[in-house]
Amino acid sequence: MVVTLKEVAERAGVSRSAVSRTFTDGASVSDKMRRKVEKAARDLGYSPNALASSLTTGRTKLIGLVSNNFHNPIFLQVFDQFTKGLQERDLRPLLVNLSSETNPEASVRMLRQYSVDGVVVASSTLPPLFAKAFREADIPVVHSFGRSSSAPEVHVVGIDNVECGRMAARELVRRGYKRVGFMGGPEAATSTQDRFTGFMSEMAAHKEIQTSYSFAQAYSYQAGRREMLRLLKTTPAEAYFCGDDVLSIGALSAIDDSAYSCPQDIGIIGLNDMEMAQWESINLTTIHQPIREIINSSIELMVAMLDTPNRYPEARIFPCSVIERGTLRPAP
Amino acid sequence: MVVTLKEVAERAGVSRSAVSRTFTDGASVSDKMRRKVEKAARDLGYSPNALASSLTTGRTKLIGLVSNNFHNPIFLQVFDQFTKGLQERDLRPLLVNLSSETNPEASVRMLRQYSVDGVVVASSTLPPLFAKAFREADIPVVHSFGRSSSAPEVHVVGIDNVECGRMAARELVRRGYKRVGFMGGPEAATSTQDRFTGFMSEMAAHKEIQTSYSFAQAYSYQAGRREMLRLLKTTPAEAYFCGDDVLSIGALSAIDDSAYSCPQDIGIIGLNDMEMAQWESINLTTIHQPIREIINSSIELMVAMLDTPNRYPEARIFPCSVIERGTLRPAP
DNA sequence: AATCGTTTTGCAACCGGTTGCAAAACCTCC
DNA sequence: GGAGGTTTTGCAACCGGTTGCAAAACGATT
Repeated sequence: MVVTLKEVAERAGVSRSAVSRTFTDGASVSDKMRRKVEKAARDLGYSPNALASSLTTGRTKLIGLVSNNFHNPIFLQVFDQFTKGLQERDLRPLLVNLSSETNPEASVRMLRQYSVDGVVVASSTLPPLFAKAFREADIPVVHSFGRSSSAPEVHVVGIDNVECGRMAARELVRRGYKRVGFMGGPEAATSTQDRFTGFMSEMAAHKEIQTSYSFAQAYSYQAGRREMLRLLKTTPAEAYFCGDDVLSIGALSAIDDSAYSCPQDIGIIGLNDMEMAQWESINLTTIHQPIREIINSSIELMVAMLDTPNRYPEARIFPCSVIERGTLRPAP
Repeated sequence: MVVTLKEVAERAGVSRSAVSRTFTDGASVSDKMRRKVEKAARDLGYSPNALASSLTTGRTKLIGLVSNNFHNPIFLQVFDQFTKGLQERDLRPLLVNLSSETNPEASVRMLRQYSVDGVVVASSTLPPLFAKAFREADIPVVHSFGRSSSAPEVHVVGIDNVECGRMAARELVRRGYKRVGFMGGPEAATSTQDRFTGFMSEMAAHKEIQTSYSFAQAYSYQAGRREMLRLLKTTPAEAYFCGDDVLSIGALSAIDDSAYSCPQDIGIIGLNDMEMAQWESINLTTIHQPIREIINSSIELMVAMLDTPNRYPEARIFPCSVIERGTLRPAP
């Protein structure tokens, strides 16, 4: 059925090593030999078994791509770019869906069984614990969109969520809002916590501004809508920093359905700058997260780690910026 | 570094076969032996190498998940469900991004090199040719969201796009529209072609209704918006069947920006019933595609094929239905 | 033609498992 | 305690490759 090295060797009348060598670059083979082998391989339709070779080389070129964000539209772009980028570098993404997992144990075991060369954890909500579990199993790991830290235990590529919280707060202050609110994603997510910390720390410097906060159940449209509907039952703030864009869009829909309107009565600023944020009907003012750069950098880091597994862990933090659209009133 | 069978065997003072058997279910091992081995394995932190074993068993439990739809939000749900479903059955998805590929050659070779047990092609736009290429390489394949056919050459799970086209046409007729339009996705996509065929064939029975058609460049918001803006420059139809929901949403945004309004002046019916279609601010009338069922069925079929590789190809077609929301005017 | 250095080749062991087969161990029954 | 049947175990070969090493082939030089 499937053609093996041995058969090619027999047909070409050479040793198995010779065949192996023609398919390993950097190996010593004469031109004559190479031609003979390639001919036989072509005739038989041979292509080497990557897994068998991984046994001796210790390299599978498989990269575990681990995530639990299968509901946030930005992750489609994330998967698109990761898969493309890995493929371009001759690496294969083994996708792991962690949506329902609460401990890393099983995934670590599974990815070890498949001898992945490395793991990319792509999630802004998973605790650092997950990435660490891979490191402890001696699997090179980079945590994309992970919690930044000045003393990271694993490689982290992402943004400074605390700073983003501050940035949002500064933007609301600058626009002259007097009552502002933080409407976070799920409280357990590290990104929520950090954005919250940043937002509140900046607001602490503005005692004259009344600041409130609450958390939605998830980073989702419905959760954002529900939470905003709840807030609208009493006197809402004049502007909210929402945990992310999809949450913001949910909140906007709630405002649309109410007696209030955006940005006249209530302002919204989101975070991510996902594609939909620029849809004309949404037109969301938001903080841009440089997703493309984060992913490229993650891949580069991964590739580097394959050569130098014990690289000293580093945090690569990319700056964010406010994208002004139509959901905040102009500065006075 | 990584613990092997041999080390466990030595520590337990038994043969390598014994260790292998304790980790293979259905193999003959005494309780005493099993306990001894499991203890040693636990002490050493052993877990078997799935790839090494695949060499002899011929099973990798890897499933190629091939797609080129990394821009349509419904595919996030598709990936979510496929990965979950495969994982639950102890299969591992190897993700392949075909966005920029035009021929199946390279992917087939790659997936063969990794000895995948099967391939799921998840795409409504790839030509049947792609799925066939895998079959010809003797890899079990199911084409999810593929073009249905009464004489399929590979397993296909999806909807009857021709019938969907008819269904949309009937719906517009029923509502009493006198000038209707088909605004398709990219003309090369099989789903576009079939929906077009169905739509036009139904309209052919209604000569009194004026029917026009055009195609957008992609299944995307921007493409839909651009195409609708173009249509609005001359006299638009009273209602359009748009290639899919994301296209519809783009079209809606164009209408919003124009002097017309939806559903008063122009009606829209989409296809897919993606999550956003029910967002309050969108509220799109659309044809529901039973994605969940299609994926579950695809996975079941895949699993069945792993046991019976030469199953006779079948097409599993799921019925669709119109979901009435707010973008078509009521029937007179 | 012999010598020497370099390149190419094949042998054989190995990577981490599985499995058919025969021997060993265990049970049951008389 | 021994015969006969069943279960468990280990041996050794194998899966499809890679690779260190030494022998073979080659090429240049004298």
